Amino acid sequence: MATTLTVVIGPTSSGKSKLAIEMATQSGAQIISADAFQVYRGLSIGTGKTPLMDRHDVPHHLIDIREPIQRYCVSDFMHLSNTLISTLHAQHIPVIVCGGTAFYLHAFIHQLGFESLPYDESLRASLTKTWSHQSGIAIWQHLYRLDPSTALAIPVAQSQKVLRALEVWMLTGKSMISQQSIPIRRKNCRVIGLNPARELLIKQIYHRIESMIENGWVEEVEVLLKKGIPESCPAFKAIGYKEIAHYLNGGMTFTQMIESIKTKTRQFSKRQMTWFKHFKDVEWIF
RNA sequence: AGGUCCGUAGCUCCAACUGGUAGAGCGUCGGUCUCCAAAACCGAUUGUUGUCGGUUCGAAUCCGACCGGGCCUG
Repeated sequence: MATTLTVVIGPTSSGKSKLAIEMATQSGAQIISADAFQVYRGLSIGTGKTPLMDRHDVPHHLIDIREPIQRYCVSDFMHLSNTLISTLHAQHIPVIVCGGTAFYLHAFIHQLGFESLPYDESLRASLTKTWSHQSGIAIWQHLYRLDPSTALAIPVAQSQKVLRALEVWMLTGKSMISQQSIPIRRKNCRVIGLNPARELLIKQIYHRIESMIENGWVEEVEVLLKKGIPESCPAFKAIGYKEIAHYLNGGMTFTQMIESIKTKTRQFSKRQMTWFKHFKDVEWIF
């Protein structure tokens, strides 16, 4: 049986999408995007979506499926991708998973399940509100009293994670750490990794950012802001969007904005590689 | 030309208790990650304190000259 599931990993600007499309064209596969920001409608240039015309011959999934103010998270990705894979495989269509969100890729390749770790938007909101004026230590101590084993595994400064653990505790009455699923490397899944030399990658990153600007990234942000989409929405956590908005408000110069985006992207690519290095059985292409 | 202020890590600094061989933020490098992850967080790194000389047991800190820069006057 031929490999019907392939995952393409690599840092931003390493050429994943291009490779995935080439492979898909040859094998008749369809592509599933493992990307936390390409899901948002209206954020196309800055999130590096393959232009629609280039996507024409190869069907792409999990792109443009959310509004910028909507949430999207790992479990959404896991559910949607697994469902899609069963559907496509039932039709004997090979699948290529390709994307830049390393956390999603990690969850996918290692088959993490999140069923035992429920979440509740309103509870999260109220927890965040309740604790917003408290010190990080106070929140952590609160968790420690309820669920010491999880608390000890989370740094005090990571209030985002401490709150999540608190949320799981309140929802399930059980320790979060004891319910986490054990990572098991997915079988029958070929993983191809792109890892250009750092110097070269940085050059590609800079080049890509500059062409994104040339292709109207600033205008894209202007449109979003005109629509009244708040900068605090989930989609604006994507690199560059806040910076461009800040530039449009006169908060920084054009040059400062570009520099800031370049730096953030460079740092991001570094963190992506930190994840990928730990993945087992990857066919690396340098 | 005269006067005046300034010159500290790759960058930015009204850090260094009015003399005891230097610090913070950013960057950089490395790392963490089980439902916000392009997020959030952690660790490490760097200096002949513009140059030369003087005073002093000891100077980034005081004195002098020079170099470089800002401002004022002409």
